Amino acid sequence: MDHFAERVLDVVERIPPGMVMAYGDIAEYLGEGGPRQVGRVMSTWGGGVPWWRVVHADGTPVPGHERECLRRWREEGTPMRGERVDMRRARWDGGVATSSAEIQE
DNA sequence: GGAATGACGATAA
DNA sequence: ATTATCGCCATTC
Repeated sequence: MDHFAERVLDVVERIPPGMVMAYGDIAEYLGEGGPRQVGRVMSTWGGGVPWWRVVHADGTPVPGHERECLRRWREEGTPMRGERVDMRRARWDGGVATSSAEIQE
């Protein structure tokens, strides 16, 4: 565990139900590391956080847990597009832009 | 130090 | 929509 890992896990825990963040989004939000680093953290220590809310930039689910993801998303009412998350609507920005502007839907 | 690797991402074909 | 490539960046060999 390092500082970066703690920050990543902290952000993932804050993703509200029904929303998701891409690996790259988290890296960009933190301002350090990159998608691969976020992925590394999730694969190693992601067991204690809502990992199913972290997906690929195109909305495809976590490798090896597709079934689990689909189940969770359907349970939380995450907007979906076929077998993938509808990033256009489910993408969470970290609780900044949407909290005041609530962009388009 | 250099090469390979990986829960990534964007682009081209 | 799917596959192939290239860029990225910390970790591991």
